[in-house]
Amino acid sequence: MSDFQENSAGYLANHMARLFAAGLQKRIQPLGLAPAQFMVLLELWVRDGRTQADLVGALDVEQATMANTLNRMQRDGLIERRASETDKRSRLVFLTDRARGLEAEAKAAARTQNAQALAGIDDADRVLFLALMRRAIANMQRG
Amino acid sequence: MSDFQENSAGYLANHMARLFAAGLQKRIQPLGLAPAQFMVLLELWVRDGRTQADLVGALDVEQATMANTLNRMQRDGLIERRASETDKRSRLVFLTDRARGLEAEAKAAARTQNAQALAGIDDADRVLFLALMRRAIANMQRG
DNA sequence: AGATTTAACATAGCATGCTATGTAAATAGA
DNA sequence: TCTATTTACATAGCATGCTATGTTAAATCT
Repeated sequence: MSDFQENSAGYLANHMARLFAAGLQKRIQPLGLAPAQFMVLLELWVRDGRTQADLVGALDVEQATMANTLNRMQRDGLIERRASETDKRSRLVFLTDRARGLEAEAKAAARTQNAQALAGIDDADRVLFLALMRRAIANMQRG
Repeated sequence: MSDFQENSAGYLANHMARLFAAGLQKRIQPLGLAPAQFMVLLELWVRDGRTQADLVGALDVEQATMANTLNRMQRDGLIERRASETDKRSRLVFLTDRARGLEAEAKAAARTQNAQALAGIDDADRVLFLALMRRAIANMQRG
């Protein structure tokens, strides 16, 4: 381990995110879900019938990334797309029954993964940890 | 933003890591470097003439990932591979002069990116932030 | 020594992210 | 109204990560 690796926030963030993704992937794979699909479902479980552009804004990924993820979700029977009546450029995204039925189990899997990652960290430090991540995100989103 | 997004360590970690990667990418692109290449260089700047397996262990990525990254680095003139005399299966990885010359500038770019991400966070919280990330990494590496 | 297992690396195929670019529809401006 | 711009989405191409699998050389085990 070089000094940079031990002490660089960016390096640690990358490593941590890869481990989160790998852990979540193992937990939700039995449900037929992939991590990026789960992130989109988190939004659609709140409210569906939304445009791609709306989902792009909610998840802060590029439009092309979202388009590809939605294509895979459609292929896997998680969503349907129906033409918008008010704007012929848009196709609204709706959950399938299958996707609706996965909400509780998938969220439980994600909570378990978070619990594993945060094991041995007390509540005050957990709150601070999340706040620090939100602060770093805000800092980098600005410029 | 769903509750899960605001309050899930995994979600925030993913978002933060993407922003780090994007920011670093912009800063080191003028040097002809990509983020994953920079991570490998951090190891090689410490010591080169190493095996692929050694680098895999140092960076905690899969062997196939490292093989592909090294291929791109070779293509881009950052490394050379020479057959090992002691083990005919291995090809030792050496830095090119070009890669050696990039160390100071690339590390400065990474430090600038880290500084942007951590702006407004005091020293004590920075230390804690890194410690918490290392703890989460250790928790997830175990299983 | 000869057979078996392990280790090092390559390759194929896929997911998720990005930038760049194209197309069609909606909107704004003259 | 007619043109110019903007918006919504699709697509191509690439980087970085993964799993699965193949090949060859080294090491191990009777």
